[in-house]
Amino acid sequence: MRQSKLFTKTTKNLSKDEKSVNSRLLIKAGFFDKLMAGAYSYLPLGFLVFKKIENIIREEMNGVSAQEILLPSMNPRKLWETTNRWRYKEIFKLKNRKGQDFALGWTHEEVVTPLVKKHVHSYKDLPVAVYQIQNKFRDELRTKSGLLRGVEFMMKDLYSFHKDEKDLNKYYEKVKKAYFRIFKRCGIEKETFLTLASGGTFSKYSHEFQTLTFYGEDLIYVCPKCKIAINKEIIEKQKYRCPECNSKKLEIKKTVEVGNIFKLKDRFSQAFDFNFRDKDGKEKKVLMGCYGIGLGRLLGTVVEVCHDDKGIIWPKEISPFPIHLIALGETKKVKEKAEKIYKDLQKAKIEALYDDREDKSIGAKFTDSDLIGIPVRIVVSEKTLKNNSFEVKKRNEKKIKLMKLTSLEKYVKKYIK
RNA sequence: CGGGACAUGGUGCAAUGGUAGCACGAGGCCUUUGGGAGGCUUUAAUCCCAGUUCAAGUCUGGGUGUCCCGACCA
Repeated sequence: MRQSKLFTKTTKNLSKDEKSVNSRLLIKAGFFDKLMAGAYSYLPLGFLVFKKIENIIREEMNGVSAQEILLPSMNPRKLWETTNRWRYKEIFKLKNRKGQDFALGWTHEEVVTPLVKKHVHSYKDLPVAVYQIQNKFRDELRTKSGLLRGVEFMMKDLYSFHKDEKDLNKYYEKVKKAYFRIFKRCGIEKETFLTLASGGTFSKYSHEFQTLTFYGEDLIYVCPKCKIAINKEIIEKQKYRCPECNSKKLEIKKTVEVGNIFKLKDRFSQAFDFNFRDKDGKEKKVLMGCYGIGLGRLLGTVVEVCHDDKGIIWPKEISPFPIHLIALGETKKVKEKAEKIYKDLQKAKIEALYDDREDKSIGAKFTDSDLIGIPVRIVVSEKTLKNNSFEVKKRNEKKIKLMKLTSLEKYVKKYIK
């Protein structure tokens, strides 16, 4: 992608109302635009990052044998009355011209449970796991912290269906591991804790994935000895002690919740009367689990964790581009060489962000590059070409390396791996 | 849903009830090119609706919007 053709630009001017780190950096660098409180437009750079995250999640979900589907955002009122959730205030509600009521999908148990019921009759049909990546709508009383809490956000929601508790538990553990792989690939593994939480109305316990950030909005209690984290609700019931070792020496940390997994058990199969015929010929209730990740929130959280005073520092696997190629100076020689490198990379199926802008000063190009945060910067200039070289700098390192032009493609390919 | 703050060009600020001004940005032309360059020039604003007043950006009432704290959530 030629930066000169990128229709979005970085900006120095940011509204003082934009307070969170993630929205400040993402808007300044041109990844997102705010439409209204809690709703952001994905711009080309932001959408590229989103698609990388989406793909990681898709791969990991497919890896636990979940099948991807896509459900309507508009749901008929009746389904939500079946589960006694039509009364929920955070559901956006619509009416059509005939006066019929609809809910905008806030979560999708109401749609997915009767759907799967149509196809599952016997223990032989179980287990089933389906997921979707789709917009969710929530009438939040308080949107906040940029991408971390909006009224409309992309969510991956996975629903699993099982013949007994043992199978549900087994699958739950499998998804837990897949979640850790997702957060690892998104570069926030070290900061992300599995946290014991209350399951609310669904079950006694659920698990949250909480990511430590200085700017976080939740609090968790971590036992340094057992490496167990407990959320605020549970810790009160636990009388501020570790559930494993009973220690009172718990560390309080600020976090953002990037994922949540629940054992729904028969909460929804009861409501929809979803039974199956077991091996012994008896009719039994299907047991369910549900597992969510907010993609926009995850993206925002990565920025909260991975940045410095100059801008974003994208983890390799979700960077909008693997390489930021910068042509410094307008001499013919530099231009030609940079063009050639850009085209060679394209031929090798490596899409770099190429700063070919002719009207920007050196300082402006470097400042933009740091702000945008692509992990590797390659500079070609009069100076480097004297040595038949290019310059490499990693976004999270200070040192600058000069390398021979002939080794460029090899370097890039090795780096991308 | 409880509490608080704010609202003037794109952004940040100013204007005693009396001519809406400054800086930055953005656009154009010229010069410049190893860490947000310089000159000339152009551009653009009082959130909405009432009220008070000879006169409202400023005062009063109501709305709307945005942000922050709490509660709740991906």
